[in-house]
Amino acid sequence: MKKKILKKAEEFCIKNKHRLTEPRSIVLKIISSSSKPLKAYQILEELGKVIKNPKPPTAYRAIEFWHKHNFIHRIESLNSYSICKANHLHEGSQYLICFDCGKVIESHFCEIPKIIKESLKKNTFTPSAWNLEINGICSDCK
Amino acid sequence: MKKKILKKAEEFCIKNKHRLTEPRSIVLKIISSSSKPLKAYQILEELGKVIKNPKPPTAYRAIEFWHKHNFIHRIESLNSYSICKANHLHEGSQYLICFDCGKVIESHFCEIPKIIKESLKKNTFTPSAWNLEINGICSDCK
DNA sequence: GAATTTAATGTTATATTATTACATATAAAT
DNA sequence: ATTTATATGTAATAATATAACATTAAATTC
Repeated sequence: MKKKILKKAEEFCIKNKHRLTEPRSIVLKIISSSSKPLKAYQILEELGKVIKNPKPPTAYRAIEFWHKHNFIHRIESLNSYSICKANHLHEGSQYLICFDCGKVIESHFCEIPKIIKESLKKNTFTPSAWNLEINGICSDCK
Repeated sequence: MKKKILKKAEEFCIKNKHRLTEPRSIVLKIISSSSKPLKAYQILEELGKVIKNPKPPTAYRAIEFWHKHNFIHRIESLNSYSICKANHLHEGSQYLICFDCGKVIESHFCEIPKIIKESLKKNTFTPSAWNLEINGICSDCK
C-alpha cells in the first residue's frame, strides 16, 4: 500500500514537473504509514526523526502540497491529515469519527450524493472539493 | 428572524433548565445578527462592545453551549460559527463555500443522503451529527 | 430563609495550530 | 554561464483554543 502511494507520487511529480523533495517524500511516507490521522505537529515530530530539527513551515508546506494534489485529506474537525485510501485521487472525502474511541473510518464514495447535487444546482454553485465528517459511535463501542 | 431565534432560545432554556445568562444571550444575538459566519475572536470582540473586557473562555463557553444544542453550526474549514437557518434545530449542517468571494451558503436538507446511510450501515456506524462542507465557486463569481 | 449543592462565569496563564517574512539553495530554462 | 522559477531554512509571531482555579449566582434542601 505504502509503496504504491510513493510510486504514484513519484509518477505524479514527474508528469506534472513538481519536485519530489526530501520533506515532501518523508511527509507522505509518514502519513501513509499511519493507521490513524496525524496532526501537523505529530508529523513534524516524526519528520524530526529523519531530518535535523525541522520547523513548522517545513511540515505545513509538504502537507499543503499533498493535500492540494489530493494525495491526503484533511479531517477538519480533528485538524488532522490522512492518506487518501481510494486508489484514484479524488476531490471528496468522508470520514466517520467515533466520539467514544476516537477511531476514524474513511468511507469512500466517488460521487456527490444526488440530493446534494440538486442543492448545488438550486444554488447554482459549482463544486470543486467536498468534505463530509460524520460523528457518531462505531460498532466496537456500541 | 433574530427575534424568533432568541425567543426559541429562551423557551429552550426554560424547558431544559439551562440558564440564559448574559454571555449566552449576547453571543447568540451576535451570531444570529451576522450575515456571515464569525470566528471566535470576532465574536469575542463584539462581545467586548457590550460587556467589559471579556476573555476567550467567556466567548468559547457560550459558543460551545449553543453549538451543543444545535442553535449554531461550526464551519470547520473556516473555524467559524453560524446560526442554524433551519427553523427546527438539527444535527447536520452543510455549507457551500465560495473560494473566490468567500461567501458561505447554508444549504439545508434534513436527511443524511441515502448513499451515505448505506455506507454507515456497511460500517455499522451510528451517526449523531454530521457536517458537510463543499468548496467551489458561487453563481456571482462564475 | 439559611445552608448546601449545582451551574455558570471571571481570570490568569498557557497550549495548540498555523502563517508571515525574508534569506538561501536547488533545479530548469534561456 | 546567467537568469528565472521552485522549493526549503529559519526566526518570529499570529490565530485558535483550553486548563486550572477562584468566585458568583441560582436552585434545592432542610
